[in-house]
Amino acid sequence: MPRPLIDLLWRDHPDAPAGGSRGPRARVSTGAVVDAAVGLADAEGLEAMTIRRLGDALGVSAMSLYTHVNSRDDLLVLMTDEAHARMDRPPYGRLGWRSRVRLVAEANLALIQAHPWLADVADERTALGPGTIAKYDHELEALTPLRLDPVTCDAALRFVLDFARAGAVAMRPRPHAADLAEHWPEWGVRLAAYLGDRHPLAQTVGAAAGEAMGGASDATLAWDFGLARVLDGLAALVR
Amino acid sequence: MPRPLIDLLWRDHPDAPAGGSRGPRARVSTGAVVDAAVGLADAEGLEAMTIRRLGDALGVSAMSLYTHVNSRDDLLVLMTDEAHARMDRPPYGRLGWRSRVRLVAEANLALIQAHPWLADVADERTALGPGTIAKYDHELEALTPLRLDPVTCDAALRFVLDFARAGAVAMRPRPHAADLAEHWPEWGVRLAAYLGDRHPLAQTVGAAAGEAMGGASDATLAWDFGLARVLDGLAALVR
DNA sequence: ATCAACCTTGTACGACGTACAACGTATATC
DNA sequence: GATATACGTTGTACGTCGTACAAGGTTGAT
Repeated sequence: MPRPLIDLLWRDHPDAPAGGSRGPRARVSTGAVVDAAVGLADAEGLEAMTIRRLGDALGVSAMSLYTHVNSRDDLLVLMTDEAHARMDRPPYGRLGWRSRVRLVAEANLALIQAHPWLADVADERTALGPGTIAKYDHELEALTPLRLDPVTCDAALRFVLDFARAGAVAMRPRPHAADLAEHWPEWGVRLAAYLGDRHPLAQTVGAAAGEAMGGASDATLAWDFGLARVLDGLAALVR
Repeated sequence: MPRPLIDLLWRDHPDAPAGGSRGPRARVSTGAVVDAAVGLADAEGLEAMTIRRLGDALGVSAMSLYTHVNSRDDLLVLMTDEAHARMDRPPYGRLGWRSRVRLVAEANLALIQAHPWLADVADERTALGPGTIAKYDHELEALTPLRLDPVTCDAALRFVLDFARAGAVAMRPRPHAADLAEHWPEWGVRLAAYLGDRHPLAQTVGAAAGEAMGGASDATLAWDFGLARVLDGLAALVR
């Protein structure tokens, strides 16, 4: 009964199992379900992407979706692959590895900013669909000038992608931040009272970083700083 | 009615509001609730840490917990601060910045391995309790030999902590990994058929990385690789 | 015409966080 | 000592979730 996830991922491939021809035709396709799910999660977050709301959006009952998708968890994998498949993959041309790595990092930042729920999906790497593999291939190609062995190359890519993910998470507005800002006039003075003159280093740096946080330029600055460190760190491999 | 979160975080501080003396004494303390929550989340994951199960574990009704904690979300913040407070903070002595940064990274790896749910908590930085601030202060101290301005120092620390978090996430067993391994005999051949000879780079590197993944030494190797890159990246600041 | 395969649907179950009101218990005040 | 007040505890209930299950409708194969 449940179609294997691997076949759902590759549903557009010519060799994918077509399924019998009996019975009424499906009113919605698996692809339409995935697209609607991505749209809903983009607009309102992953927790708003519920089976019932998805059914409403598609004009179909909630349970009907289980014909096209085995479970919500599987749907998350399909969504992930779909998001990866939509990414632009411009050729690298004659760019050096620094520019290439920068492109990869920025593309992943843009990816997670366009689909913030990707940061909440458990494992983006086990979505072995066409989009994810094409992305993987394209990103590995960026690292070829570094001439690394396969395992190291994979580790280097993970290093860059983990940085990009963390940067994207730091940039997205956090739910508690609003609460904190709201209560800050009251909480700030209490915190100062609790702290007294202890942890002067944390107080100094925290105050400076906190001010920068207000301007929201803080995350961008941290991104630039981190990306420079990533590139310098990788540069040590080719020296 | 709801005690401010900031006061709950600093509940052990002498200046913390004590609350009236009327009425029966509480059968459990806020600290006990937090400890039990941490234990439950450590043992069975964050999604197993439900209000009802927590009440059972403490021999108290579910709703009774709302006397000590304003909401489950607040409890997550208290748990985060508690985990931070429990961390060891050995003095750095005469260690150079490389050894210090290594210590910070490894301490955070151990932290998240001891409390995997920390990786799922939204914002670990806005838990402005005694544990979190002490941790922040101690980690900033590791970076003092680099002689960075406050904002850069904060960015550097975030860079290290984000790396450590990603490394810990890579090491923890992922839920889907078991399913994937289970179906791999069937899925592997289908995937090979779908791929054909396309994406040779991804296939080569993926196969090598996949084999390493089976041995579980993969994540450790990626950790060593990444930590070396982090240190080399930071070294470029002091040249 | 019959059958089998397939899609769709409504209902239902057990979980979740938590609002609400009732009840019991301890101290403060007189 | 009597009373008022504040506080802890509890059971019930609401709306949400994912999804198991069974019934019914629709289509092509035989």
